[in-house]
Amino acid sequence: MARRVRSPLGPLDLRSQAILRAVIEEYVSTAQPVASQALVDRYGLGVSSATVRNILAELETAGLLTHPHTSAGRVPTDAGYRFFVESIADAVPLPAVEQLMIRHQFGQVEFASEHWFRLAATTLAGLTRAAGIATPAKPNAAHIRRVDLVSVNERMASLILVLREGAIKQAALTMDEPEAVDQGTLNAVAGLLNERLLDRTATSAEQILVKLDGAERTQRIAQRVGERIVRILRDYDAAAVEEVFSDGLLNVMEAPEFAQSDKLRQVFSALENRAYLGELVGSVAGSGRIRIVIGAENPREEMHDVTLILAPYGRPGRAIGVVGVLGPTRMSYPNAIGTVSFVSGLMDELVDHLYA
Amino acid sequence: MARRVRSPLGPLDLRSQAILRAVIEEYVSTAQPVASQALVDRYGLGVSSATVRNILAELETAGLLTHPHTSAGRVPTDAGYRFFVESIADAVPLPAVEQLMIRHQFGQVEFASEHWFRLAATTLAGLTRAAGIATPAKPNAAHIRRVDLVSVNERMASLILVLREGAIKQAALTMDEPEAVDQGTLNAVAGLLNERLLDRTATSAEQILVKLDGAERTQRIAQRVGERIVRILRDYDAAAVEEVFSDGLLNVMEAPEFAQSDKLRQVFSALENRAYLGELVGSVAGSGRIRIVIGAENPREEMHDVTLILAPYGRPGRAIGVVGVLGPTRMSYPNAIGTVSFVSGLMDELVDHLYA
DNA sequence: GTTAGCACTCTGACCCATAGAGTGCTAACG
DNA sequence: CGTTAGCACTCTATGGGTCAGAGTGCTAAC
Repeated sequence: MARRVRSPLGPLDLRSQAILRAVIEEYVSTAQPVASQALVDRYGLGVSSATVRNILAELETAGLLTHPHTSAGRVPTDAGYRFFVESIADAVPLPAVEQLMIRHQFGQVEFASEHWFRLAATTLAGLTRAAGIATPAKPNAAHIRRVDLVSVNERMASLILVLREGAIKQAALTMDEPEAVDQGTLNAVAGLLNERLLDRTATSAEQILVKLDGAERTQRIAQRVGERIVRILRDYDAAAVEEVFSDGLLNVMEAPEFAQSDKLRQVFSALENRAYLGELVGSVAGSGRIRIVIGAENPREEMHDVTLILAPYGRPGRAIGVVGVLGPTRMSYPNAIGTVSFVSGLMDELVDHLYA
Repeated sequence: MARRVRSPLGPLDLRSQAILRAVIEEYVSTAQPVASQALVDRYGLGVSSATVRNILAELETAGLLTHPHTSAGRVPTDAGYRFFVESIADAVPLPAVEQLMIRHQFGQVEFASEHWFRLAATTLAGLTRAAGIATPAKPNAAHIRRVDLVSVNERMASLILVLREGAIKQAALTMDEPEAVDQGTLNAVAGLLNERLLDRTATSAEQILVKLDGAERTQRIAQRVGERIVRILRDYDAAAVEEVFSDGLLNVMEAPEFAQSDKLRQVFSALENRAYLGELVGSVAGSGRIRIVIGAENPREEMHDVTLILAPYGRPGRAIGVVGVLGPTRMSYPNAIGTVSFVSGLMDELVDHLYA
């Protein structure tokens, strides 16, 4: 005889919540509508199936469950998952063994942020039965770490720009000089620029450039190369999201709800739509909190059958990226949320190293 | 009354060949088994459907066509496609307009081989209704173009290695020196290495390193950095295929033969199996010729419903990569072959620029 | 060698009946 | 008043049966 206890989460007594949880757990593992009898059998609820049916009916009027048809079991709605997710805000942490395993993997890979985000996506795909998603940590203002100029021929050179954030930019330069520009000259130019521009951002580099001194010709070329550098930095700073990497789409394909490839196609086309993902990821990066978008909560029609769990990582004001998973709405939320949280925390640490 | 003329391609008279071609053309565009009457109606063969049926029966005993069931039209077999492909060795060149369009696109992108191969895959996906595949041009022996060292702290530095082939390699170095190593020292080391190692491959760089001279400390550090560089080059040279990029998988998903996502999944998992693709691509790179693998000609079970058309590009002895498409066996071969040929030719030109 | 004609075969759509799953409701119970 | 047993009801999934249509293979005539 459980007394009705109002939960802080809504007008639902604890037993109803327990049953909702049970329905979700069962449905997640079987992918079949859940019958009242099955709940009694497998979850030791201590009541009869008739009672459970009454409660299921309540949960249905509350909009948390549905019926595919009259004589079928119950299936969670998006709202049902949402309620469930809110109720487990105290996410399950990832088991220590797996934490260690992941840390080890990251230890194996080279110290370059470029590798990390890919590995993050792969790791997430492996640990959840969903696709992993990750973007590189993008600085809000990139810092120059190294400028290098390599002669291609008398009139052309390659500019190589290394950023503190780990990215490397490359550009072709055409020299607008009356005389040939040899590697020696380029070395002088690069030396001057390295000395003056180390750790500068686009804006501060621009200020330095106007008061550049040095041998007349060197200075003139440096000025022009510097302008190009500033332009590259500005483009880089302005780009919303550089790249969205995903791995383990096969996991999603395996889910029975995507057996008819039609729905699957929609998801894929949404994923290939980098603009949309960029936008979403941008909003998450700004928010600073883990974000969960369940099925039809997503404004995009194509995403109505999947859930996105995204978390930002990095340090606001320095560099931020996003990691997360994409899977069927019928996913193990506690596991997925725990995993995403852990990986984003790990990425935080890695980004800190870059700025240590 | 067409006389029976033996074609150079096999024991098949010209009319039979024409009918085979018609069946393939029709099937490619409709994805439905082709009836004898449909051929007469749409291809002006000048004979009755009964005659066509006789020939279809011959083509079937020859193994070039099949029957899904008794009262269905004909469908080409893999052998049928193979015969057809051999008979159009004189591939249809890509229309001039499209050639120009593609050239324009490549002109837009930066002068870096890294961008080219991705663009090639995207272009191929756009022009054929299949997925585009491309690998970067990998040199059989990479050449050093530039060495750069950036101090991280007293004991650590970043090594940045630019290759003539366009790739940039980055590595973390731990300095094993009693005294702190500052940027000035690193500059001296980099200067020495650049002077001596320009345009060297792993093997020739190794020879140079043993007879290195210069200030004692500089020399010692240069020696050690040099060894690391040689190791990086060797790893790079040894890697079979660096990366396989694919685009337009959605095209393949749209084909009706992949409506049940099961077959599709197989293809995807084969594509995610980089090892296999690498192996295949490696064999194509060596052969120097366009290679077409139709359905069950592929040893991999998962690839029995798709065709791969792959062409190497670049210059043997310098750098080679592979471009191609993956689509359903029911694909427009003349178009696909023409497109792949053109793109590989274009990539040849681009690689030549790197070595000009 | 070609063709008209026709028998034959197989598919796919449709309908129907039936078994089974699971609910919703009602009435009895503590 | 909440819980429960019992039962009628509903809907799906399955299998069998029929039928029209598509397209072939064969035969006999040209």
